Amino acid sequence: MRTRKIGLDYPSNSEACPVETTLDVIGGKWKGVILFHLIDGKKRFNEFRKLHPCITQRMLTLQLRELERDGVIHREIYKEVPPKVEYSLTEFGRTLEPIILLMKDWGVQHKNSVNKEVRTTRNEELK
Amino acid sequence: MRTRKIGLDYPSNSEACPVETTLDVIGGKWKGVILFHLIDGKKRFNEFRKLHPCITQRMLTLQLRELERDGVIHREIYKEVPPKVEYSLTEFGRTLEPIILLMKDWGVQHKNSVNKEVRTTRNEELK
DNA sequence: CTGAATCCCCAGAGATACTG
DNA sequence: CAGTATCTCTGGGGATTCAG
Repeated sequence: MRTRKIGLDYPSNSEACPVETTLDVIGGKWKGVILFHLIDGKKRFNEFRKLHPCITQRMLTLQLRELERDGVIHREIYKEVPPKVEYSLTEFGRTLEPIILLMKDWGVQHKNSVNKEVRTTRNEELK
Repeated sequence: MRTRKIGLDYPSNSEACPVETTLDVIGGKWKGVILFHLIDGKKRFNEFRKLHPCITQRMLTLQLRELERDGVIHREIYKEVPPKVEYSLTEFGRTLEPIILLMKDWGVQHKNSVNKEVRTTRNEELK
């Protein structure tokens, strides 16, 4: 999503769309989920894995790195054996909390309205 | 994003994460942008293209179809020549407005804090 | 004008194995 | 424990052409 911007010079790209700016930060495949879990407090690497077994190690690492790079989360490394790393929201990251929480609320309320299955029906109803 | 769910039976997948449900609906590459523009009122196909020249015809069509399939937007076809199609938010779609507007606000406020360029610095600062 | 249909490529993502 | 390092491969997405 970010690479799309490289080399392009459309004048009113993200200028016309602040929404895009936001989605650049939280729109990654698992970023919303990660941020959501961080609202409760700091989490360790394997805690995320337990919370979402379907996220692969690789993807979890990548998404965490991008969030860190964007200044949204902080990565605290404890020089212990065995190693221990804790992720937490930064001040900047906290500004995203309202959005994440609103997304959570919407998800809870409309979970049943959203059809999760593959849509087989393609009703093109003309009128 | 949606296909990921097919065939998987992780117990606490989107159950643990309502955020994921929401992102399934608005997390598509251009969906946030599209929804944002629809808040002002109905839009025609080419209006979107003018608003965001960087979206290809193909992607615009695909994203619109998915949003329609999710019941978020309505596609009104006028049987005229030349053809005319108008997209608008459904009742259901309007429930997403607060989220989109919040994302817009955040984008406006933090546009400058978000580094749009490619990050070349990879400072892994241990402590 | 509003798409649908193809072709095609490569980056995103999975699987697996290895490491400090 | 918390990651890298490769390898692989799919499907997301661009470019182009056709259609009602």
